[in-house]
Amino acid sequence: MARNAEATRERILDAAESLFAKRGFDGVTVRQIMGEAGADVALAYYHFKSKRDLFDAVLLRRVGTLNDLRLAALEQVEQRHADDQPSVEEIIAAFTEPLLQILEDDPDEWRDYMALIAQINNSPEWGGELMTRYFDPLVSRFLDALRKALPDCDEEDLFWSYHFLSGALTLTFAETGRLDNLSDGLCQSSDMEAAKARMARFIAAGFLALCKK
Amino acid sequence: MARNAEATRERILDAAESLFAKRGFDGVTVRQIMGEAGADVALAYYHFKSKRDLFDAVLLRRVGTLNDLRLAALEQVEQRHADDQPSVEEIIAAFTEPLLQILEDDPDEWRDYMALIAQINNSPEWGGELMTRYFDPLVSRFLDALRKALPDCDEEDLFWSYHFLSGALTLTFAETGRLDNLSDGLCQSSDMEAAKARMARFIAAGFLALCKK
DNA sequence: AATATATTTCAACGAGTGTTGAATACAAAA
DNA sequence: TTTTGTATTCAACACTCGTTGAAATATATT
Repeated sequence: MARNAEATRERILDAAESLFAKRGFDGVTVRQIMGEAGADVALAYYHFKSKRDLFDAVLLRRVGTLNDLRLAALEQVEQRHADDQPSVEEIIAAFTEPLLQILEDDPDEWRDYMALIAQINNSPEWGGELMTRYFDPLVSRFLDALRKALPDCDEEDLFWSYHFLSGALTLTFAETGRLDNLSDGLCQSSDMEAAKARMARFIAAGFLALCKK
Repeated sequence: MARNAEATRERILDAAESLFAKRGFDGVTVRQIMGEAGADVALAYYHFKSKRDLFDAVLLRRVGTLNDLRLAALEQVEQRHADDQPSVEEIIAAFTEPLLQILEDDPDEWRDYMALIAQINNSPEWGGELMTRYFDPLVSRFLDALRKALPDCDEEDLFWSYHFLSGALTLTFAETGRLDNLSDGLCQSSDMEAAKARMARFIAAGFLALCKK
């Protein structure tokens, strides 16, 4: 078995991730992907079996890493508060900061993937199904933690609060440059350090305003 | 001049809006649009001059209405507080609730357009440019109002807070059904009354947590 | 070295893409 | 009623799409 087959698969996935992130599933051609990957078109169908399956493979490749990081962060928070209750902000931070951190530490590796997730989350075609499939168990785990931190919280308030969190977080991943334009250069959409310094505080305050009894 | 030309234009715009909202610019064919509009393909190029220009026309058709509604809401808040300072929550509500309200009142007319905006806002390809072009003046006007309500607020905190607001609001417009899945039917992504009852409170608390000195 | 298997290349398939020019139907102006 | 200019239809253009079968090459096994 040719051992650089794995390397080829990765090159295809890299190229596909980059292009899908920039132009979406339908905005990209298999030929463009394979052009950027430096491989023959037919190889896309040999390693993955269709354009759609390649798209799914792009999503699957990194989702485990993200979920593991966030779960570890949550468990660390819970361990640190074995006796008392962790604050809402700490729980939110465990949900958001691993992603912002990995994006800050290794943007070249993660930027495209995050931008792709942002687009999917806001797509009527895929948002409901794909986000549910890939992130639901983790999200439910966090909602459980939040329920403990917010006793007597109304369930609908909790779900809508999560929805607002999800929107704020994914737009941050999209890195559209909108913030650069709006602030005339003062802020950068790509400045994950700035996002990290603010997001958990902002979102936690929202949760408390809606869910605190 | 055949006077139903205007009606044809509108039918094309309606069909284009609906399909672009569901599958994005590249996921839709001019032939599909004209099929749903019940008109010949060539008419798309007669009334609009390219697929891209049709897309822009779809966006332009309704943006004025939205901006007018929101500006009127803000002016009403400011008029109501001619002497004292309006609260942050009232300003945020003037930004968000006209859109949620129109979506609640006339979903068939507005749902697709809002979903389209949601996708554009999170698209690296178009988010930066198009959102800036269509919404910047209005957003700047709201940021001015918020600066008055939040004296000594750090500028970067203000822009990032707006960014989080924008993400939460547009994901709500996307109506992906994600919330339905996550909550096992308890909440509906399409329930704008529920969103309206919560969003301003949630977001205002976030602004205060970041920007209040 | 010979065989078997996994990977890569090449060339093409039918269908569909955005777009256009010329011909036709139509309403208003003369 | 004829003319005029707008609105609509029809048929096609050159090109690109996702996908595939068969041939060629590289690697692993015997």
